[in-house]
Amino acid sequence: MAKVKTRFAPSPTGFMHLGGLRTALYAYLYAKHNGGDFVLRIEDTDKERFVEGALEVIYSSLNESGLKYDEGPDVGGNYGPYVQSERKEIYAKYAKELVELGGAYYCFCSKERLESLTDENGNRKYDKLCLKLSKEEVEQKIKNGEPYVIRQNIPTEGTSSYEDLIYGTIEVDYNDLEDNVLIKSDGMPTYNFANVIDDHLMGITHVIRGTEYLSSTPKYNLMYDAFGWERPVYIHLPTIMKDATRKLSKRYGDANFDDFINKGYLKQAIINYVALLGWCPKNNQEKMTLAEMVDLFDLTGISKSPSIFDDVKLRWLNGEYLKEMSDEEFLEVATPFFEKSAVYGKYDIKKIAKLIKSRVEILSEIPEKVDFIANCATIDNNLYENQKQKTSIELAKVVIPACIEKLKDIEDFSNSSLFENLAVVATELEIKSKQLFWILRIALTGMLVTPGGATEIAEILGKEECLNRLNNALSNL
RNA sequence: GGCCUCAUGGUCAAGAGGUUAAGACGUUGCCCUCUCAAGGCAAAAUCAGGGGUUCAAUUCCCCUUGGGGCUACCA
Repeated sequence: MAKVKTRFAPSPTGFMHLGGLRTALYAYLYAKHNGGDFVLRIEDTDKERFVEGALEVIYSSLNESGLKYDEGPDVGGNYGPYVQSERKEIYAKYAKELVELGGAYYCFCSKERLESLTDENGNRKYDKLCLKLSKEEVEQKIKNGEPYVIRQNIPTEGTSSYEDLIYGTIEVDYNDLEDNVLIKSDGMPTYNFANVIDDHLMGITHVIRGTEYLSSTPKYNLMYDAFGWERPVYIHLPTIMKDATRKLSKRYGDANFDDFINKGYLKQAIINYVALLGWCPKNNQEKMTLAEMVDLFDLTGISKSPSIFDDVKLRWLNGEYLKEMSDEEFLEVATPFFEKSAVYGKYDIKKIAKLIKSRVEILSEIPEKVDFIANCATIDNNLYENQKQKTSIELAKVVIPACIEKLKDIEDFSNSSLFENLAVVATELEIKSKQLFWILRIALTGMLVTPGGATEIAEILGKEECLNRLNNALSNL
């Protein structure tokens, strides 16, 4: 059996959409699982849609995700060029050949005539008028410089069928298909033509793409057959939805790889989550590295129905990746977000990072979670009043001075030292340590809930700041 | 409208004629605990509807309903 070869063929739209990323991932996984090659091809035949810098976005997203391609515009290969706009002559040659084979024909119809073909329901189907033109007439018109397109010549009757590895047998009547444009009047091919030529020329054995092509694949098969080429194996993938009725949109930037990275999602979490949307490994494992995915990937685990993108679960997964990181690793990925926070440059980020590692799911939550450390607002004394903790303002009036006295004498301001020493104070006051810590924490932060306990925060604040805050809290009582 | 296609809890999903219908996220409760997280335990919650086939249907077939896609000189 020939070596498996798959491809990812995005258009340079300027974004790496997560739906596209998943298609790329599956194509990569399938190739690698089977010891094959994965190629990147840029489909930029629509120059109106071209976006500056879009190529770099594709390259960097793929590289960051770890989807290394064996052939592509920036890495080379034996079947280039890998950018469709650079393959114009190739398409022209094969289009001409297809015309000779009877699989396509020149069409000179004007836009106006095409529009006049629209029926009362707003539907339109080309009537093959130009197919009647003789070879001489066609040559004359071309010589006269009349603009033309090349259309695919689809049989008017009969049924075509093919096997999709996910969806099974797909049957479509030729009558339901149209004589689509293969070569546009500007000489560029449409997707309908370019994908067939390129997939064949580049030796793609398995075509993996979205279900939007499920019902147009018979048209492509017609061309493979006309050229006498072997048809590739088809694997169509269900759509990723934003909700029950809308698919994850390319617009509004709500589903782009870069946006998620900027929001503080980890690339491995994104890849992992996206892999799970529409695929379930045999062993039901949810958290996987790319290498594990390659190992576990199999087509039978791919579902046929569209799945809804659930960012709540993505957040959870991201949190899992965060929690399993070492303190050093976490600090590294978290630092850019600490730089945006009020504690940056004032307090020991290393200690704070340790405290919040298990309390953030995405990195962008960091500033809002830690800013309180630097900004101690005036304390609402009612916070001392807590029935469940059995604390009150009256109690605060005795606890805070006692803490101040004790803290003055403590040299080792580490969490454990503080905890032990202050527990003794609680005993002396004949209250539960729980009560003391509640009051202390409020006095130190002015917040009802904080990530971290009183002594952990005290350690970060340091002796001087602690005493300042406690004195302020006391005079505020 | 025509054609293609899909349908298990709120979400992702396992299942592939006989199961107490997994698991995960989320939700709720309890435990742990210097608050909150994390962690541990537990609970609630699903086979869209209707016909068949069969001793037996979530599972096979048909219809309905609902969703998605295609129907461009976009991919």
